[in-house]
Amino acid sequence: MRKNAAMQRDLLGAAVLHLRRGRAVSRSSLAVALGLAPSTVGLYVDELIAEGYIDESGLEQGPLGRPKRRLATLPGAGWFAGVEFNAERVQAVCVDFSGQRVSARSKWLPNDLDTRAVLEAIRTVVADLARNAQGPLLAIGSGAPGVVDPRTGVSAHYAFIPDWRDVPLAESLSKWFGVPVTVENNLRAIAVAERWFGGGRELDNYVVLGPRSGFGVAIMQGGRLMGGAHHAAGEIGRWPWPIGGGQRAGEMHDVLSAPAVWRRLAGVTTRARPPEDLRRGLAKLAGAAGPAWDEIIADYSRVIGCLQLLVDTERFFLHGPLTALGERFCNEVIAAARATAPALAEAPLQIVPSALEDDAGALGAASLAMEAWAPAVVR
Amino acid sequence: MRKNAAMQRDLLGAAVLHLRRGRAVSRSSLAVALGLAPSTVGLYVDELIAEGYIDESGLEQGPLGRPKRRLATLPGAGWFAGVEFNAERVQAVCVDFSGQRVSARSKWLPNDLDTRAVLEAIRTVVADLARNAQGPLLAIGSGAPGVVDPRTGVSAHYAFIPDWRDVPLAESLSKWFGVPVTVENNLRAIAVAERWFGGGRELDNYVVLGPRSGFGVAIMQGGRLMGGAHHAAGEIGRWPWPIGGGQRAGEMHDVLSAPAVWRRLAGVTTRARPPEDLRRGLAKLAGAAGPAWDEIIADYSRVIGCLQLLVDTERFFLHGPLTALGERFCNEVIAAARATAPALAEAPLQIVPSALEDDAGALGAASLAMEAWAPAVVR
DNA sequence: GGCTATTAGTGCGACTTCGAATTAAAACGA
DNA sequence: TCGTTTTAATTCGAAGTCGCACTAATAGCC
Repeated sequence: MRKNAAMQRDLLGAAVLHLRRGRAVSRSSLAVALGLAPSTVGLYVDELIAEGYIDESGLEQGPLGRPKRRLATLPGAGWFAGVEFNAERVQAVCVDFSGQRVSARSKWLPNDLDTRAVLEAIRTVVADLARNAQGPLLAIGSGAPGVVDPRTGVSAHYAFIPDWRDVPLAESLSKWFGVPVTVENNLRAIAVAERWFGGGRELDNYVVLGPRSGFGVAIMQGGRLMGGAHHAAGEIGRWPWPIGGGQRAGEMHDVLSAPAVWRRLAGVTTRARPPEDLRRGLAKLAGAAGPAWDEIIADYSRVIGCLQLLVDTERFFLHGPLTALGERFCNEVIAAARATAPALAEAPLQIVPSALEDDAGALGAASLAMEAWAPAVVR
Repeated sequence: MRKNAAMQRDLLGAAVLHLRRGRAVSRSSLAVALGLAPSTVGLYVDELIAEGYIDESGLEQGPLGRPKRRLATLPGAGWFAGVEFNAERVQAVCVDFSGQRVSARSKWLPNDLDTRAVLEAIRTVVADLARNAQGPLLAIGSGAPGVVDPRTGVSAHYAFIPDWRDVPLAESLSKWFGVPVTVENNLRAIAVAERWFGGGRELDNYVVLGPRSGFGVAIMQGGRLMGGAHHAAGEIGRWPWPIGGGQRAGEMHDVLSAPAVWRRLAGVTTRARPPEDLRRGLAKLAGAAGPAWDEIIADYSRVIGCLQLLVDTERFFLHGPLTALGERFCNEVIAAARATAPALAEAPLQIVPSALEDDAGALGAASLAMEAWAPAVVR
């Protein structure tokens, strides 16, 4: 295996990514983005055009000088699949070569789950997408709950599927579909979706807050996902709670997960079962002010304060059912955090509900596939 | 400025770093470490030898085959200065070209401090080191308290020096000594020292705990320092305390900073002044078991638990006066954290007192200078 | 309309780096 | 002692990238 060929592949892949993200629109801006000489970029672009991945689509006049010859990725050159699953359902999206989400599929899982059934569901959902997709499937990305090793593509453990242990997700998918497969933790996949499809497009530092049945965060730091030494970073739902002072009451997600927040707002006991559609249930309770609301704001503000002081991020994206509580919730948390932690009073602090939908995880998985893909070098 | 020349410079610098760290010992292992062809590395090595930065120092026989021709950095080829300061004193070390700490200087600062006095002290201390150093000064690294922008070399603010505001530390030092200057936050400099001189030599993920008059942490994640969006990451001393549940009592460093721990162990009020030599004061109290000790362990274990669940690191290095409490303290914190947070029970968790001395910050600053330096390309 | 300023893209010689073959230097065993 | 094996380092032609000069394409101005 020649090292040079690998380098060229990477550069071709990076060129496509820049064009797809709009970070570069012409040969000259590509040269800047890639850090290559314009003449060299010319050769690369010729190759990409010859291979049918991109084309020239008119001119773009700047304020002065010769206009740029606009380059664009060809939507029909192929597509990327993004899959994500939990114990309830499999979701998948098809993203075309130009980075547009073109279709989606989802499949509810039966109650008596096992590993085989989940894998089979993933397989059929992706195969389903393939039926309507344009061009060849180029790569697959997959989000998975729990601890995932992106290097090996193995999903270590997931409590809600009994025999889910060290599942070689990448290997299986790769064998079935004959394309490279990227695997990442669900929430970290969502963080990547923010970069490609959400509000993180211009940010290098942000944090995704994922309060669902548990409570995890995904940290994007300097443009890289923070995975930790054992791919287990961000599991703050397991924080002992409360943290200082008194006796231990439990874990943080007992108090701040989405079902817990619903219970506190609804004023019901810990045993009460939250509604099927948690998002709608929370939306109904969103307006109601009261001590429960205030306490939740206070608790959230403390967690946000801790996170911000530790990781110093630019923006928090709130995901999951709690987005139903709206911007009011986010703004009150900001205000409370500022009031509680003097250190945060002056510094900028942003918390916003994510603009992404329910399929953020699948979108992120597809984004990971896009990022990993690179054309074969021919010559 | 030719881009190629910059790339070659970087590669020459990287080659020297690998040799200095012992990551490579010969042309062939350098080729692996740098990801270059052996033939190319040969050319680079020839250049470094011709410039007098490295030389061949005998052979090194492997189990089989032709022996490696051992390469070594020449100690006399130049030296790096590392400076660090706080409101009390300036510390500086001289590190020779082979990465050995060869001498140190420190200077106590007067009580009526101002920015000019601190800068002057830094200047004289470095000039002092230069007197006994071998070869030319190649680069300076500086640690500074508070928020520091490594890109611009500006130190934003330090509460204990009245007029310390946006001090262009790198610019001043660079003008005085005519060499490139790297600036970083004190505690993050210590984290770099762990990589070069401490227990972090083989680790890519670790966290430095710095409980002193405040309480900060420095996070090394994937071999990179985590600075945050505004170079303010790690300020956990400002965490509201306690975090969940009851009313707010203050900030975390009111309870867990080094002086606070001494007061709690000594059983004195918050007003009591800790001894001048806090390390010795703590050492005296280290053996005494009691409720205060247990509570401190419990509080520390909660903080460690939170940090570990969030950042998932390989090892915590304890720095500062609390190292006087010894391994017993660290081990009890580990045990308590495991007991408090079920999620940590199985996973590996290491907390060790740093093996580095009082001058860790200066050593780290010198390490940053080493990492930033690269030889001029001649040809 | 032609001239200038400005930016985009290409052609081509020079320089780097690569890769494969070759030489070098050791241990080992017949 | 002399092949054989193994690993290290160098040689040298091939390939790739760069830098610079040049051409191309536009706007604005006289």
